[in-house]
Amino acid sequence: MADEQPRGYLPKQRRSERTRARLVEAGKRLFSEEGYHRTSSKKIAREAGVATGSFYNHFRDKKQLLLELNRLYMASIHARVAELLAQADFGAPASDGRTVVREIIRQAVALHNLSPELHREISALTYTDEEFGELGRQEHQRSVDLLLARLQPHAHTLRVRDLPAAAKVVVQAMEAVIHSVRFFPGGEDEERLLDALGDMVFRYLYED
Amino acid sequence: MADEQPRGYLPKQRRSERTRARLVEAGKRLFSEEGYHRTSSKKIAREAGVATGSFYNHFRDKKQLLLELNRLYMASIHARVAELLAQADFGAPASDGRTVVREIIRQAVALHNLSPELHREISALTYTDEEFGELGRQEHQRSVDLLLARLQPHAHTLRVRDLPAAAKVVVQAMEAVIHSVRFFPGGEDEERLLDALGDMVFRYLYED
Amino acid sequence: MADEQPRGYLPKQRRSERTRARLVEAGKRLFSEEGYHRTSSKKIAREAGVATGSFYNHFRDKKQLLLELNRLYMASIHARVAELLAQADFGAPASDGRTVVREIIRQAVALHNLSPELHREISALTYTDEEFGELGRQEHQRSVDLLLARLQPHAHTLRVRDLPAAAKVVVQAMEAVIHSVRFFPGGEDEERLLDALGDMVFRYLYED
Amino acid sequence: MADEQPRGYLPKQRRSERTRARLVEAGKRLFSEEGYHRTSSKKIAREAGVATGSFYNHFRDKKQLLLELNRLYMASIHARVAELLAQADFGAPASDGRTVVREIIRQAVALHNLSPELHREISALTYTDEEFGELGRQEHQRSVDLLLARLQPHAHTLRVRDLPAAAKVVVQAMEAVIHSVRFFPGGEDEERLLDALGDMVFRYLYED
DNA sequence: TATGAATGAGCATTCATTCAT
DNA sequence: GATGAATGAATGCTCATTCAT
Repeated sequence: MADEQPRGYLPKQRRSERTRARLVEAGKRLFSEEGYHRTSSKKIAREAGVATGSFYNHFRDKKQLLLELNRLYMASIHARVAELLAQADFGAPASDGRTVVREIIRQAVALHNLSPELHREISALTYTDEEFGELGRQEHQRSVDLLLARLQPHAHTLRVRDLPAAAKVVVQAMEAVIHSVRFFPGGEDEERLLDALGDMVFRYLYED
Repeated sequence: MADEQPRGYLPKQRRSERTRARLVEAGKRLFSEEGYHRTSSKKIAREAGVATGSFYNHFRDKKQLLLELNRLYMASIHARVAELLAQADFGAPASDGRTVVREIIRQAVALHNLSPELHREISALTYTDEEFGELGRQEHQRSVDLLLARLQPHAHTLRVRDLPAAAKVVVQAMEAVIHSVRFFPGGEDEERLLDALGDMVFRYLYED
Repeated sequence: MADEQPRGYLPKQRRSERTRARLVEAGKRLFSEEGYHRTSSKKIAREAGVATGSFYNHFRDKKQLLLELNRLYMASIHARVAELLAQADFGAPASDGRTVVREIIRQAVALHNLSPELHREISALTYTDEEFGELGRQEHQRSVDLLLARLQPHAHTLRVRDLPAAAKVVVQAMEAVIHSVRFFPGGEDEERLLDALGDMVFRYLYED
Repeated sequence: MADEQPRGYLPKQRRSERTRARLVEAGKRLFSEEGYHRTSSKKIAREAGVATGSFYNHFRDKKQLLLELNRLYMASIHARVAELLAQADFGAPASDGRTVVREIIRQAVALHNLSPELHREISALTYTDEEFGELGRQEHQRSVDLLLARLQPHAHTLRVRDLPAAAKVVVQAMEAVIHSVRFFPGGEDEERLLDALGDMVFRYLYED
């Protein structure tokens, strides 16, 4: 109530940002732990320590918050994917191709540890929600494009003819296997599956 | 249809079966068109032309109906998968391996046309619902086992060392690519993607 | 289906009675264990191993079954109450009055063990249901009348002037204390409460 | 009522309180008139003139509202019971003991007029609901303790040996008789029953 | 922007009862 | 009498969203 203190200053500006950040944080926690459909906006607000109404000051609805989370999540993923591919040397002699592929897989697995539970929820919505579906496709395409851009220059040393299709298939195979390793662990040994994946991709791309 | 049995017997049975069948049919339609979460048991009953309560005479809840649908769906899928793999000749000369692989893929694509929208909903629940998750894993494992059983006898002509892991990875890659071709069509040409998939799997399994 | 056996005989006649008996038995069990409001007629039929519809062949509704149970329960109670009071000698010298009273209380406690949980449910309905309320009043009055009839001949040796009112008050006090001892055990020692009750009643009825 | 505080502050508070008060009022009316089991939260909300959801903003469920009502009801009862016993002089000469007892009974009867129908519903739940059962026991114990505390100092002038047991039995007898007089009126004359009760209690506690 | 009570349509589910066989 | 599927109104409760302050 007293405004005479200097502290009255910053808050006025920052308060909004802080509220938003808290909502994002709370949403991430709840969506991950309870799932999208079992999390209400009221719960999120409570978890964030703000009023219910504040939620709607910052997000049109529950879905917008998850889209925001997805955006943040994907931003960090893609930064690392790009970096990852930048380092890979697809033009190295075939004998090194295997190493490159294995390294990419290893890193891709690491990426999925950022927020696996949230990823799981978003994956589900990819199937049932038009908007998330479209987003998923775009993101997938981005990965494919990145890979393609890196493979392209070495097209002549690679074994595949239809490079765009190959890139897509490779990305899909990788995503699928990594997904299963992440979410349904404990079947075949993780190591063995990733080895098999590496072999498959390597043999597909490179002469033997 | 047979009327030779004492009356008052069959009809009772029949009416119940008919109600159940109608509910199953209505559920399939609504889950496919509106999605699981947007379909209420009341709607299903109305669509089936029966009373709300009748729904609960036949299914404990909404989820049980979807599990039933999944069961029916999967039964038909697996019958065809088994048949499909039974016909494939994995011991044929390598030159024919490509044909075998392409044929399997072609048929697998056909399978996904049985009820793609329903499949989509079930896939989503695989991520968020414990029970569907477990079910999905089992079904996946069944496909893997079927493939493995077919590959096993020809282990020496195949190129892979860890056959179980290979089978799993191959099934996952196939499912992923076919999925994408089904649900998000129109990117690369479908034909090109399936060709790429075929190449990848073929080169992985067979000597070149 | 085969009618040639002698067994076709009895059942025809007895089946109805047996169904009814089973329903009564199942109702008793469920009302006692789950409570009246949480027990549905469907459950009772299932527990009895008969069809839902059979319930309504024998009882107009759920309430009628409980009334029937109450009737059976009360019949057995009252038979014993009458017997009990018949044995008591209220004309004995005052020094023996105490013994008489204690004996009555002891027996009354025993009565409540017939089916305490069912009794509990019926007691509750006594408050909320018009019909059970009226029934409860009648039953209470019967106890009062029985006691009164036994006290009456010895009115001159008793200390009370308004014998009908005294009988009612005594019955009520006894019921209340016994009730509490039955349903909410473990406060004061049961023995001590019943002693106190005995003292109170004795001093009230007899000269000291 | 005071308007000197910043606006936008109090009203929010006030409106909520008013809604809650209305729900409490409506609940009291409906539980009393229709009974607990025949009253739905929807009905209560409608009667209170608020939305269904508002009910659940204020009470977890129907039962919590009745517990709240019970709390309010009991608070007023116990305040008066305490006051009542405080005034009684149990150490007065025996000749006055009768007057004291009669006065207590007279007042206790008055207490039951606060909301007899609600009391009736709560009494019923005391038998069938664990939580209300426990509550009832506590409240009963409080009455017993109050009486005991008042009797204790005069233990030597009283006739009973086991004072705690006596207090409990006396409270139970009083509650039972008053109950019957309240809820099932019209048997013996009310006056005669209360006289009898008074005699019984007096003779039990005091030398003659 | 923040607040949080209010809203009311909607949902899953139950249940007493009916009725055709 | 017996059967058990069918009925549909009713219940307890949730939730996305609004809005007055």
